[in-house]
Amino acid sequence: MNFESVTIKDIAKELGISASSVSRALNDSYEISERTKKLVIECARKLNYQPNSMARSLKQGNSKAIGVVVPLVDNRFFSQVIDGIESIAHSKGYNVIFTQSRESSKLEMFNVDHLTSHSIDGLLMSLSTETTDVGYLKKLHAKGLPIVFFDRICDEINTHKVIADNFMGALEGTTQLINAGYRKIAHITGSINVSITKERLNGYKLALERNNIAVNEQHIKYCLYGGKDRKEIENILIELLYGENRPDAIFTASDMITTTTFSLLHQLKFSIPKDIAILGFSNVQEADILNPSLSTIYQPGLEMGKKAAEMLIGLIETKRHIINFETVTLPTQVHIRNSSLRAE
Amino acid sequence: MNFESVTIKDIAKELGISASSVSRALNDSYEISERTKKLVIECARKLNYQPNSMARSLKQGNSKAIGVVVPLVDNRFFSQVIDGIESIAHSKGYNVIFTQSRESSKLEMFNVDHLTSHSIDGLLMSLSTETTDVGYLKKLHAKGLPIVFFDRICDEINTHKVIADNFMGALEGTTQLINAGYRKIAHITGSINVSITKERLNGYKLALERNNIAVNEQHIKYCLYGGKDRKEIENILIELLYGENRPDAIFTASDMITTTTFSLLHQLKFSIPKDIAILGFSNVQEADILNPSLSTIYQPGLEMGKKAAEMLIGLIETKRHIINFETVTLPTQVHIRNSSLRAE
DNA sequence: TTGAAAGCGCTAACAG
DNA sequence: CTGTTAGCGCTTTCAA
Repeated sequence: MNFESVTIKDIAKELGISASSVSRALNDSYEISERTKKLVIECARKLNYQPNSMARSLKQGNSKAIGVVVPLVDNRFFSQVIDGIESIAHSKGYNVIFTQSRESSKLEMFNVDHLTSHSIDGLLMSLSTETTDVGYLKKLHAKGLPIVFFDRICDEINTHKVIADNFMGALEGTTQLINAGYRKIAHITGSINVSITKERLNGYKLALERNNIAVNEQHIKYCLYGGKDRKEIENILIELLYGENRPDAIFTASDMITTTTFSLLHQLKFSIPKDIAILGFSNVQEADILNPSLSTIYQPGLEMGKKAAEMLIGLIETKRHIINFETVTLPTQVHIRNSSLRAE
Repeated sequence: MNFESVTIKDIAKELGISASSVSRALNDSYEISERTKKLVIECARKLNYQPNSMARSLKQGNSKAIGVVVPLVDNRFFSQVIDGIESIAHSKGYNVIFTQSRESSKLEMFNVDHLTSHSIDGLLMSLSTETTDVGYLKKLHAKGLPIVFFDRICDEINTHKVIADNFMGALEGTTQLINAGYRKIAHITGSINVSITKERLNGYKLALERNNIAVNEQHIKYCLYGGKDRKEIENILIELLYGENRPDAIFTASDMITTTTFSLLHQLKFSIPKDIAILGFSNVQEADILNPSLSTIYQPGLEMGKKAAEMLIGLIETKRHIINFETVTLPTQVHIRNSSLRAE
């Protein structure tokens, strides 16, 4: 704020005491008399004093701000995460500085650079689809920047992480499809770069194996753009549905892929679940009122954001060196609705 | 970042020159020789120098950060707005510091306080449902803090504002219901405190008047909690649908109210649009694949965020005093789908 | 073209 | 309990 502002000097002058006394009074130091403290606080209110947090930060070497990098905010899951982050950060007196990588690894790097040079006390990261090299993050982490990863994590950096139980969600979801009588279950998923892709793929495969269904690699389709590109999914669906060995169900691995696939099945005039069943990861709020209602695997976005923020602030405020980093896995919830019921 | 960091002093020492020369070189000042400039830039890269933006801000009196207060982020419309804000801010080198009021006027005030004391250069605001007194904002604005309001604006403060064309959207939407043959059109809306409530109500009323339909105040229902409370809407619906003079259509005034009403109509076993038609303001992505597909009035969230951020940064970077503040109105889009078609 | 020095607003070590 | 002083990292006069 470059507009007129009251400093501790003004208060000092007003009261005819030193600036340090004012500082002490305002910071509720023990080495100040009750009388002066009251006087100062009174005067501060009167002059409408606002502490300049940049000066304080500069002095103290911390900023009481945490940086966040998400792939995108216009997405129910990530906006829930951000909601959670904000609520914890706020309650602990931290600001949230917020950026989007838009699934670009270049933008991601730029954002991290920008954030760290703007003096954040710690970083909350969910990697972009594109990212394969986390060397720069590793360096920052080695230098001492507290980092907590959530959802889209990476193995190379040893720090706290929070994920949903992607493996279990995929296992349970796929198993439900099998229990409903489906045998030829296709899997449409994101880029193989991303941690969650592998976890979900493994759950899917195990469900098939447990039920003595051979994994058909033709039925596993990767979206390079993480489902952002509707055309890409449309091509995949056409390949699956008009090709040989047509699947009778689809297990989709992300919010965007799930709803886009659902919408495309409508567009292509397939009847769900008669012609093809669908069940997928999604936090869409309207699952119950879709046509038909959509079976989903729900990820606890709000809780993830809260947990990640708590862990990060924990790291920031711990003086001693942390050795035992933790990966917290939050349960996913499988909601069976009509889109994955037995046909007929 | 309280971990080891390189300062201009380190560079100065390394090169045997003064800190001011380093500063000049780094800032591409005209009063520096090409030779030293190169040397400094080279050395900065080598030492991996990161400028401390807090020190710079403290000195220069600006922070290159803008504060944002939204009612909530876990909402498609507001997350689109934030997406837009972030994209513009980012491209102009500003950080976005982000807070939620959670529809509480107390939290809103707290957030603004926190933001301004954290030295933001400007503020982007959408008021909470609860807010009636904007005196504190008025004071800040009078003191020189650039503020731009979006969506939920207020009349009392004379500054730039960005809104959707709520009046026109409501007028067109209601008219469509009338054209489809509905005559008894109820209106469920938010708190009357909020600017958009009035604008939408006016559009609704004009549509009725133009078609010689008397406005029935019994058919206009206000949600005090802006639709956050499902029970509140349920009570309203029961009153409307099981009372006298049952409406044949509902025009809903916000995202949350629209989808919740839709979902409750399902739950109450009403057939849409046979028993009751519905059309409302909503940015829900799944409108096409709902059961039945949902007629919506769409607000350009992304554009609103971009425009608001542009205007704010304009205000921040303009030296001269602004007198002519502008209210930008962005068009809404009415999408007619099955939920508001003629019954049978 | 460069360096010395002051100062942004605040905190904290030191001295009284 | 209080004041003096130094300094966080940076920019910017002022002098040279």
